Amino acid sequence: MTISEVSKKCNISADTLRYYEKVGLISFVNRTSGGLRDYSEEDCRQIEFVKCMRNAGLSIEVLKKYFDLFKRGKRTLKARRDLLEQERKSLQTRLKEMQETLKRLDYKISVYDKALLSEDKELKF
Amino acid sequence: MTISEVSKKCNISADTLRYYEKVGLISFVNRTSGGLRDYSEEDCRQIEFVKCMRNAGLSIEVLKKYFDLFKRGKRTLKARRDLLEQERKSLQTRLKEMQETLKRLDYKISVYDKALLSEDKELKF
DNA sequence: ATAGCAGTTGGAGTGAACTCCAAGTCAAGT
DNA sequence: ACTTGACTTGGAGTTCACTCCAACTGCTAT
Repeated sequence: MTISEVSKKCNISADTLRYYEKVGLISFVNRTSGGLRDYSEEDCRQIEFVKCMRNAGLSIEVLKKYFDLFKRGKRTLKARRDLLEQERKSLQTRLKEMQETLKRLDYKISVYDKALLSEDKELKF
Repeated sequence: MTISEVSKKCNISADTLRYYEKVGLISFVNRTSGGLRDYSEEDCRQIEFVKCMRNAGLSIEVLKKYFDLFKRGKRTLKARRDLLEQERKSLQTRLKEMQETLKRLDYKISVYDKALLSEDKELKF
């Protein structure tokens, strides 16, 4: 697959795909005889994974660390597991906070709806 | 309350508090005769709100817009409500995605745990 | 063989959200 | 009167994560 195909398929810009490769967030991609990137299905799965994790707020730093461990083979299994566990925890914490904020927004909107029904009321920020 | 008191209480750096005021994310804070900021309880509530929303991913841009509307009085009630509603929606979308990612991490960790029990196994990234 | 287009590189530029700094002010304690 | 320490300002610097650019290469179709 060419870079533009992957870009469309994964909805990530070609620049970002090159950037991810450059900083070691995905492994080096095979090239055609002409020097163009030729992504495999496996590459795509990895890219999808990275996209998903980035989207959830995992830093490039952390994901790079994960793949660096990966490159060092199976003796890093435990370290990788622990890294994932740690990220899982902090994701869960973020999620809880965001759920609280969602509730707060819901409440605030309901207060606005009441104010909008009874004309002439102002609210505190 | 002095800036350092609020900073401690809200766990936001004094620099950030000044920055939020400068960009219009919180209203201008009263000053003592000597020109020092003197935060009111109301100021604190607003700061807490901003912190909470920022933490959930709302941009400074959006929060500024909200407070700008606020300053224009009750004729902007509806606009403010709609802005909150929109942010609520996008927060909910983010939350769902992150929940999916959490599940994915859980699964991945469980796969690692299996691999760690049966020695000698390697995994795909 | 030449135009056109997708791809390549290294490196510079961008935007968001802080964070830090220097130089100065002010009130309180010795 | 002087030191100390918290505070002030405007503006520069930083970090993160891209995003863009210029100059170049190499297929493909005319």
